[in-house]
Parts: sequence; C-alpha cells; structure tokens
Amino acid sequence: MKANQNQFSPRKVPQQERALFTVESILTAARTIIQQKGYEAATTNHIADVAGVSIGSLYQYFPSKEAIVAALVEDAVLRAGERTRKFLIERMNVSLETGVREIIQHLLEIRREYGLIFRRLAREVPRFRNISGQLTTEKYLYNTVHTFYLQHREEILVEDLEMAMFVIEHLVVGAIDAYLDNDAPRLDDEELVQQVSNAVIKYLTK
Amino acid sequence: MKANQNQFSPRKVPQQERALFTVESILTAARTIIQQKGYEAATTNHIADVAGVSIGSLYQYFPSKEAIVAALVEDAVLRAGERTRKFLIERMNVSLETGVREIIQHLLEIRREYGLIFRRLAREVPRFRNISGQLTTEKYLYNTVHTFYLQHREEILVEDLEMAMFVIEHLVVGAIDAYLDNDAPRLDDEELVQQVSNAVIKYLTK
Amino acid sequence: MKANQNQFSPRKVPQQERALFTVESILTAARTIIQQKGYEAATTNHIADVAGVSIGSLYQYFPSKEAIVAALVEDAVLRAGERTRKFLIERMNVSLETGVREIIQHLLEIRREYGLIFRRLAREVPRFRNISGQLTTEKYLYNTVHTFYLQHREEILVEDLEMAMFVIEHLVVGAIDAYLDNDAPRLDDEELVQQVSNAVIKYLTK
Amino acid sequence: MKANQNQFSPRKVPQQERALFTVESILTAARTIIQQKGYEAATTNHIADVAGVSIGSLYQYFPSKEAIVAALVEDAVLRAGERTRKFLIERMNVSLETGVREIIQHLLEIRREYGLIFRRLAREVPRFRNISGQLTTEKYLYNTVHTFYLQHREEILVEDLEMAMFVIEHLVVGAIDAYLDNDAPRLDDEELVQQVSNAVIKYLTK
DNA sequence: GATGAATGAGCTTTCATTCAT
DNA sequence: AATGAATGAAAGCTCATTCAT
Repeated sequence: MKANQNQFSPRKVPQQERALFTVESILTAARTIIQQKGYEAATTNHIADVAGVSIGSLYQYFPSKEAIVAALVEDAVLRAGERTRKFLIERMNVSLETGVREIIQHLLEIRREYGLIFRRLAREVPRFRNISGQLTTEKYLYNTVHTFYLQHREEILVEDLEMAMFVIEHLVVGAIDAYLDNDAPRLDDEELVQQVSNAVIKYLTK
Repeated sequence: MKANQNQFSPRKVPQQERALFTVESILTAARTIIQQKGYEAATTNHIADVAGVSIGSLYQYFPSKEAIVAALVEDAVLRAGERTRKFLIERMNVSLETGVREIIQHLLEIRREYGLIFRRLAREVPRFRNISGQLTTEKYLYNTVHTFYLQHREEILVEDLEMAMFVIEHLVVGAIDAYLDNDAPRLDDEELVQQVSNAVIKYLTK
Repeated sequence: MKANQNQFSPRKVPQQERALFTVESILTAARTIIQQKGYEAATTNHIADVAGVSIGSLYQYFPSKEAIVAALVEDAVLRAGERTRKFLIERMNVSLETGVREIIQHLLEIRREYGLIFRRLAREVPRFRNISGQLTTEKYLYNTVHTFYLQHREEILVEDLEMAMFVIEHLVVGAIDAYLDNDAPRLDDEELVQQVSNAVIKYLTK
Repeated sequence: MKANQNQFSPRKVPQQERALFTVESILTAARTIIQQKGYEAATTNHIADVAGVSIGSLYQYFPSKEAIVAALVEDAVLRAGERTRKFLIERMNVSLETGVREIIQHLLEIRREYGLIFRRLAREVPRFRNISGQLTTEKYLYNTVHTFYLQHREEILVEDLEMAMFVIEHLVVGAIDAYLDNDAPRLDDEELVQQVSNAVIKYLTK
C-alpha cells in the first residue's frame, strides 16, 4: 500500500528528462534552504528562485508547499533507509556488542547528515512528525534490526523483544539528537557511541 | 531574575486585579492554543480572542508574540523545576534503584503535564530551545540529581559521572518524549518506567 | 474675534491650581518630545507618561491629541509674539538699517528657540500650518512691523508697502529657516543676519 | 546613481509591459494622494486601492512604503532638475536682470508643478528632506546657476558669490513657497516675480 | 477628579497560490 | 510547458480614545 497517494502526491509524474531535472532542482533548493536557514525561510518563491525555476513551474510539479516538504522527507527517509538496510545486512554475522556499537555509530552519521531534515522539519512543523516518524521506524529500522536481534536472541535476556526495540530506538535516537542539538559539553562522537552502546548492551544482556 | 530583561520582559506590571486577570487569561489562552493546535496556530489575534480580551490589551502586557511564549516557557520551567526539586529532595535517602524508578516516573508525569509546552515549543521554535533547554537542565535537574547520584557513588561503576548524567538525561527524556508523542503501540506507563529504569540502572551499575 | 473656539479649544478651563499645573505639565511634555524626537514620537500615552499624568487626566483637559498640539502652537506664538512686540517697540526710534538688522537678528533667535515647534509641526503636520501661519503673521509681526516701517516711510521707495512686507517676511523667514535647517555650509549667524539685512534694506530703499 | 541602493531600491525590475504599467500606477496613485491629502493619508493599502492594484503587487515592486515616496521624490527631482538645467542653459546669454526674473518665474512654475512633492514631503517627513534637499540644491541649481552668475560677475558687487547664492536660493525659494502655501492675499504671480527679482537684483548689484 | 485598564480600527508587510501571456 | 505578474487573506503590532473603578 503506497502511502503518499493523496494530498501530498506530486501533481504529475515527470516523464521527460527536463521535467525530472526541474523536480530535482526544486527539492535540492528546498533542502538547502531548510538546512541552512530553517523552515520559515523556505518560502515557495525563494525555493523557486534558488532552484532557478519560475514559481509557475514549481506549482506545476508540486500542488503545495507541503508537498515539497513531504517529498523531501520521503526522499531522505528512503535514502537513509536504504543505506541503513545495506549497512545492517553487512553486519548480520557480527557479535551483538560490535553490531550495536556500529549501528549506533552509523545512526549518528546518518542523523548528522540527513538529520537536519528529520530534526528541523519534525520539530518545527508538527504535521511532518508523523510522516517522518512512521517512515523512520517502519521502513528502515524495524524489519532489519529485528532480524539482527533475532540472530542474537539467546544472548538477550529481555522477554518482550519488540517492546525493548521500541525503548532502545528512542533511547538511542533521543540521546543522539540531543548530542547533535546541544553543542555537547564534554563528549565527542567516540565517547557518545561508546556510552550509548554500553547502555544498550547492558539493558539487553544483564 | 537576571536574564531576559529586555526583549521578553513584560511591558507593564499590572497593578489592578483586573489587569492580573487579563494577563492570566492571555497566558492560559496561549497555552491552550499551543497545546491543542501548535505554535503556528497561536496568532496574537487568536490568543486575544480566546482570552476574551482585545488585541490592544494583549500588547499592553506583552511586547511581542514571542514574549508571551517566553513567559509560558518560563512559567512551566519554574513550576516544573520547583516540583521536581522538592520531589528529589524527598527521595534523597532512598535506594538507587527505587530512586531512579521514581524519578523517571515523576519525569513522565511532569512531561505529560507541562511537557507539551517544552516539547512543542522546543521543537517547533528553535529560539526557545535555548531558554527551555538551559533552564531545564541546569536549574532543576542537574544540581539535585547530581547530589542524589553522589549518595550512591560507590554502587555506580561508571567513572565520569557527569558525562553519564548527560547521557542518561537524554536517554530518559528522549524515550519519554517519544512515548508521549507516538501513542505508543504496546506499552503503558508502568512498563515504560520499568524498562527505562532498568536500562539506567544497568548502565550505571553493571 | 478669538480664533480657537471650536474643535481645538480645551475641554475645561482649569480653575484650580493643580489643574493648571497638570495642563502645564502636559504641554511641556508634548513640547519636549516633539522637539527631541519629532511629531511621530509624540503619542498621547507617551506625553501623559512624561508629564507624570495618567492618560485619563490628559483627556480630561484636552479633547484630542490635536488640541494639545494646537495649544502648543498657540502658546509658542503668543510668547514669541509678545517678546517680539516688546522688542520692536523698543526699536521704534532706531534707524531703518539698524532696526531691520536687529529685527532679523531677533527673528533668528526666536526661530531658533521656538522655531522647532513652528518648523516641525508646520512641516510634519499640514493641518497646523494654517494655524501657525496665520497667528504668526497676524498677531506678532504685522501690526508692529507695519508701524515701524511707517516711521521710515520716506526712506522706503517701494509703493505698495503691505505687499513689500509680505515679500520681506517670507524672504527673511525662508532664509532663516533654511539656515537653521541645513547645517549651513559657509555661514555663521552674524554673516547671515548681515546678508539678509542687506537684501532687505536694498530692496526697500534702492 | 550611487546613493539609496539598498533600502529604497526597487525590489524587482519589471520585465513585462504590464508590470511597468503597475509600477506607474502605484507611483501616480501615491503622488495624487500625497498631493491631495498629505503623507499621513498615503497608506499602502490606500495607494494600492487608488492604483487599482493589489497590495501584494505594490510590495512586489517596492520594498516599503518609504521606498515609494523615495521613488516619487527622486523622479520629481530628476524631471525638475532636467527642465531647469535646460532652461538655464538657454538663458546663458541674457542680461542679469532678465535672467534673474525669468529664472524666478521658472522656479515658480516648477515649484507649483512638482513642488507639492518637494514641499509636502520635505516638510512632513524630515527623512526625505535630505534626499530632496541635496538633490535639489546640488544637482540642478548650484552648478548651472553658478555659471550664469559668473557670466555677469562684473555687475555683481557682493564679494563672496557662493555665500550670496546660498542666501538668494533660500530667499527666493522661501518666498515662492510661502506664496504658494498661503493663498496669497494681495499678490499675483507676476507681481511676486517682479518683487522677488527686484530684491535679488538689488541685493546683488547695489 | 484621577487613574490606568481596555478597546479596536487600521497600519505595514508576507507569502502561498492563481492566472494571463 | 514555462514564465512571472497579480492576488488577497492574514499576520504582528500601534495608538488615539473610552470607560470602569
């Protein structure tokens, strides 16, 4: 069931190369502006301007401003999801401890890179929290992570694994986002990953 | 009582009871609107409307829209801070495990009650993250929590306690907020508190 | 025929000393603000504030903001007029040349002193131009100046004296105001008075 | 072409004929309103209304209300300046007396035509006095007038010519503006020009 | 009389969106 | 298809004035 079918779906599916390029330009412009100046600065006219496209063209491919943002979020989620899934698959045979640490390390990188989209939009515009939240969880964390944990099921002492996954996901993402938000006082990447991994491992196995 | 003196400080101090009521109405209206519909919906005219007050009156006591929000945040932080500090002091002699669980339980309540202000505003309007962030952490968590942990220092195995406090704070708050945001799938309050306490205790002592 | 009878007349004629003081405070405050920050800054609330009087009281003595300004202009005109008349009377027996020079000298001083009221208000608020214009001309220049010129009628070659007076008045006031407005490039008080006197004397006698 | 580049410069340069017409409409509407009702009456909404244009269009071409007025002043100064310069050049070979009279006659016409802009704006809004003042004096009076006077240097008895020019300029403009402001009592155009010319000629040559 | 709280029309300006070319 | 001119609801805010105490 494809989710984005109704209000946020692009007006026309671009079929020519130029059209595709236009759409790409708009999304890139929107992404750049939001990351550099925040959501409020991302007016449609400004986006069109930066994209080098007329405002009329912009509205030929996107029915509304929200549609642009939705596309942006979806794009980020898909890319990040794909990368994360590949990453996880490569780590399927690794030890629980190593796996957890590397996954957290990976999440830190991912959220630093795409995170501005997630964090900015999710925080500034509540409407998009659901979109990104659902997609995040469902599409690129849950399934594969679940598989990974199952591989180490006997090491894991908690009974309800799915609940633990929910708890862990938010423990981890909460800590990472806080770390990225605040210019953290006495912590560097390595230390953070170490500590959070510690917490997760202990939570799962002790 | 030293910060935000200029741009956010009230325009005039109400001297009659009627005026006090007006100020209270405005803050209540703003709080209600923000909690129910978000920051974007909280236009000054709407706030005045809901408060049953003219727009002129609103601007007689608040120099700007942001000042209203700042007052809201400050108020929430002060109340929540006071309650939390009292709560912590009463638990000074309790065991580490009990203390952690009860504190997390308490934080869950606090953030459910005042948290919409923290979470909504902090997320939607980055400007306010500083205010709430600083006040939150520094004023009512850090000092007292630190004292509590020190009382159980010998049970705690991590070396750098302050770093651990940073990690824990964001692990806990991240998880709680996520739980409150998503109407969590297979979790209730008790379970959440239990799991997060578990994680924290294990992180500290194993 | 008293001019200021209708829309600009004070609401009540103050009969007690305190009331008189209040009115004086308001006028002084208004004058100060207008001179220092311009007409736009002179809001009624600000005036009341500076006057140390409640806004309610202000409206007890003046029916509108314009009434305050009108009173201000009238006051300035009366004072300046009185001083000028006295000054002129003392110079009745002086030679035409000396008299003209000293009058111009005197006008320079007067307009430097009260002029901010005349110039600011007259320029920023066209409604008041008539008031001040009429009062200026009629009440303190025309009659006495006329008498002075008559004393030297035989030296004066122009036929239509009244027309000449009109021309001279505006030549003189125009030059003085321009001098006071621009921070004049290569001119000081003395030089200005000298040159303008020259022009007037020559105009009248050559 | 170097000053007012930022805050007053047009927002976008109109590229279609339709847009040019819009800009023209806005300027015309603003000019009309200011001339007929003064600066205070010239609200942006009213200007847009009279121009038959939406408020949005107005702000597409002018970044602020002041920018409109600035454009108005600049336009008037440029046109008036050009006309006056041409006029003066044609009179270069004329006698001092004729020249002065014709120039004053010309100034009377110019200030009657464009003058409402100069006088109203210059008087009501001090900010614009600088713009119009500088442009007026420097660009279209000073240079050419100076040349004219130099051609008759031997007839002129005053020593410091430039100072005399300053005095004369303000004598003349002051008198003309006063004549145009007050609907002058016993004077017509011809008489005014005659008298003021007289004064100037005598001032210069006697 | 005096106070100051309350009012609200109206101001400048923005920006998502539509429409004529 | 593309352009960009045009739209107008709606935002934040001011200030002369009224009214309850």
